Order: sequence, then C-alpha cells, then structure tokens
Amino acid sequence: MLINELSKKTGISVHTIRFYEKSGLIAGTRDESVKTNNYLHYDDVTIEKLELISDAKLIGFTIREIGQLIDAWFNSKCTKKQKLLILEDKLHSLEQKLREIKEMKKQLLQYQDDVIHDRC
Amino acid sequence: MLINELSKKTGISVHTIRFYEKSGLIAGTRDESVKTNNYLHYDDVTIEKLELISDAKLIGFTIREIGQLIDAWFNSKCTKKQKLLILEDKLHSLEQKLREIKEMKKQLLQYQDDVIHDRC
DNA sequence: AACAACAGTAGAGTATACTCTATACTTGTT
DNA sequence: AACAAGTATAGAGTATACTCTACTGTTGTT
Repeated sequence: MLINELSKKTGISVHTIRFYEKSGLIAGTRDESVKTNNYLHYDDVTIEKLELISDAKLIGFTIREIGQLIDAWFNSKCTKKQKLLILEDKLHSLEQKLREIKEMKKQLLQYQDDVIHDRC
Repeated sequence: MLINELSKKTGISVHTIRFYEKSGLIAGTRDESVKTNNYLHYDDVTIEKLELISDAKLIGFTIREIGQLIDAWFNSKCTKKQKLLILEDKLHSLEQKLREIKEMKKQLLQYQDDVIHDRC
C-alpha cells in the first residue's frame, strides 16, 4: 500500500509517518520494476510497527527507545541475546513506571481524602 | 531559605527552579523589611511542591497538569468542588496509564517468549 | 489535454521543557 | 577594599517530537 492508505489504516498523519521513516522506525520499499516514480510501498508489518509506536508513545517511551524495541522485535540483524537484553530493559522500565504511578495514585487518593474531610 | 539552599535540598537546579517559578508552579516571597536586595525566600511547602513536580514529571504529567494539581492541593483559591474535580481527573489519567502499561507489559512478555522459543 | 489528488524532498516552524549566557547588583570572607 | 560566590532578569540556545510549507513530479479521471 502507499502512504495515504497506511495513514488511513493507522490514523497517523502522512507527515508523521514520514517523520517516523526519517527517524528509522519504519521503512517503505521501492518497486524496482516501476521507473516513472519513486513511491514507497508499505506492508502490513508496518501497520503493526505503527501501532506499537502509538502504544509505546502513550507510555512515554522516546523515539529512540521505540526504535530499539522495533529492532528487538522485527529486526533479524539483532541476535537472540541482544533482543532479550532490550526486552528485559524495557520490561524493567515498565515495572518502574508502574511503581511510580501506583505511588502517585496513593498520594492523590490521600489528597482527595484530605479535601473531602476539609483537612486542607 | 534562598534559592541555592532550595536547589540543594531538592536536587533541582537553580535554573530549573526559576523556570518553575516563571511557569507559576511555585512562588518565593520577598522580605519587605530588606530594601537592599530583592532576593526571593522559599519555605518548606515549596520543597513539597518541588517533590510533587519531580514525581509527576516522571509519570508524564505536563507542567500545565502539574500546575492544576498544585492548585488543587495547595491553593486555597480553589473551591472544594474544583479541587475534587481536578483530583478525579488526574486519578482517571493515572488509571488509564496503568492500563496502557499493563497492556504493553503483556505484549513485551509475549515478545520475550517468542524470542526465547525462536518464533521470530 | 486538463486538473485534482497524491507522491517525494528539503527545510522552516511550533510546542514543551528545560538549560545556558550575559549582565548587573549584593553578600560574605579575607 | 578586593573578590569569590550568590541572586535577579532577560533572552538565547537545545533536545524531542512533531507539523507545516513550498515546490516539484506522477497518477487517474474526465
């Protein structure tokens, strides 16, 4: 599919998709048999990657981190060991984020209680 | 205390503290009896605020959101109702973040399993 | 052929959150 | 008095992640 279709299927703007391509997160391929244009073609795996990007962004991963994650998952150049290292690293930071959020939640619930009982 | 001491006690640079002050998150007070300078003085509540800022930033709250949170907690200009609304809103987004992280964790564990069993 | 819609590239602009520089005045120590 | 260290303000610079503009070329429909 071409970039416009990819954009519609993922809900990510054409501009942003091109930005992700420039950032090395995804990569379209050129059809060598076509000489009249240099349009980039994308497959379904790219949709998966863009969905992973959207999810990871929400969680607060940077473009660089998401790049590592995509390499760990989709890139056959990484060795098994390298992939596992990256995944373990990301799982660790997820655990860290979970702890921080739970801590903040506890604090906010305390605030809420204080406000309800006019203690502030 | 002056800004340097505040910086040392919180681990936040003087520059960044001034940035937070300009952003309206904290506010020092001037000693009216001293006419020779216009140094700003900070109390222990400011330390609490800065700690809240650090925590909230880790979770991904923006300066604007943290500002609301500080208002809800420390600002007596907010009504009880307004405070509770803000707190409920932030608690909601924490729940949302928790769900997203758990979802991503599940995915990463699946990836990990796939790598371990050479399914990719 | 005309023309709208879509493709590509390069580079500028925006928003957020700092981070640093320049300048000038004040304070504390020797 | 000299001078390092601290304080204030204004504004410039940086990094991240887009977002948009300008321009050019291609494709598909009428």
